[in-house]
Amino acid sequence: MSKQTYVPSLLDLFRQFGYDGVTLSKISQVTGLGKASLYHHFPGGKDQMVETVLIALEQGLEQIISDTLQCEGDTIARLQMMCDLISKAYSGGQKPCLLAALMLGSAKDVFQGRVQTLLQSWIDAIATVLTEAGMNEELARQRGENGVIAIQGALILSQGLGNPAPFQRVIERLPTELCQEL
Amino acid sequence: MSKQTYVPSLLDLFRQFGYDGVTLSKISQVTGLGKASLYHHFPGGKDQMVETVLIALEQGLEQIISDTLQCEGDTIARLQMMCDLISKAYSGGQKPCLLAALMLGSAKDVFQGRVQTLLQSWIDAIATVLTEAGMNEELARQRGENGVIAIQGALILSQGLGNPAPFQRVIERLPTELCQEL
DNA sequence: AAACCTATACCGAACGTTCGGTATACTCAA
DNA sequence: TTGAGTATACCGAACGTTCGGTATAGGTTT
Repeated sequence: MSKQTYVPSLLDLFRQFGYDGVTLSKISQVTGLGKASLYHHFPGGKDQMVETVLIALEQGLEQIISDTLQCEGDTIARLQMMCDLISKAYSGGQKPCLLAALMLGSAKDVFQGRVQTLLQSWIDAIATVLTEAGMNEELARQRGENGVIAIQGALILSQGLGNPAPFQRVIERLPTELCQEL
Repeated sequence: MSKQTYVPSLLDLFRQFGYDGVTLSKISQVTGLGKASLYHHFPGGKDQMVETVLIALEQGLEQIISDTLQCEGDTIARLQMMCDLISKAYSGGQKPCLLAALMLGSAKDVFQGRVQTLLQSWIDAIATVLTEAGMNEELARQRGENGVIAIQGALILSQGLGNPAPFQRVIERLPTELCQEL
């Protein structure tokens, strides 16, 4: 089997347990591969596994951004497109964010750069949609941040309360909220 | 020294590394106590240390809520009071949230209940301020959620970008934003 | 076709290290 | 002199990682 086969399992593990919380034993259980076999596919060990997941996530986000920017429709519709895809990526708020998970623990310094880049391109994508709709650039940049903040915060709250409702509410309202005064 | 002496160090550790990322060696280094001494103060081990920190955090939040509700002034001023205290608790966005950290990893199931209660009382406090100002109860409840969401999301983003600016911007705007249409 | 070779995928067992936790003995103030 | 607090040494278990080796498949040589 290809290395990519195990990415979904690895993503689920790391986003739910964080870097330090994921053990090779858990990975072995989830993937059905022995520890030694894991090192056949990922000679770099745990770090390379996270790296692989992170690359896949990068591509996933690029796809979402591409779909959003190429979406034909008014600004609200384009942002709804993004929110729908994002919501699906987080299973409607039931699964935590890998980026947030990687900012905790021993992994922080190792992956901070990559996380930073990912967050920034996400912000920029939202801002681009808004500037294309005629919004002031500085305001659009802040709205981009607001969008990511709302989603990340809603994920935290939904996790903490054990209830996906706050996330879903935020996702629904986000497009119109971002477009206010436009 | 009293058990409480080590709470700030422990809080800093757990909020930055999460439950799984904190080892007894790190705790020993940070507190300057040997393992035996740690188990003298916390016979329950790591779990009891988190428990102690969580209790202190509970009291801290209660104090913030109490100060906010007893604050004399208009609604904006009361919410500003809360935001100032919250901002100080997070070192202006430079330190992560313990609650978010505890929702990851092996600790999730153990502390989920306590985290849920803490988040809910925080939400309720904001909602109370708004209802006392005459806001519809259901709207106030949602605004309470929005407040916590904004703060948590801003913390995540500031951590991810390695820049406290987003958090500070959110904290500044939050009081007026929560009061909109009131 | 038969024999051989290489590459890929996988595994059981073990490595050295570190984990959370404990038992024992010492220190020192009351 | 008693007892709270600490240091040292230690424990079994689990950690991430590596080693030696097997099974299978495809290509090459005879």
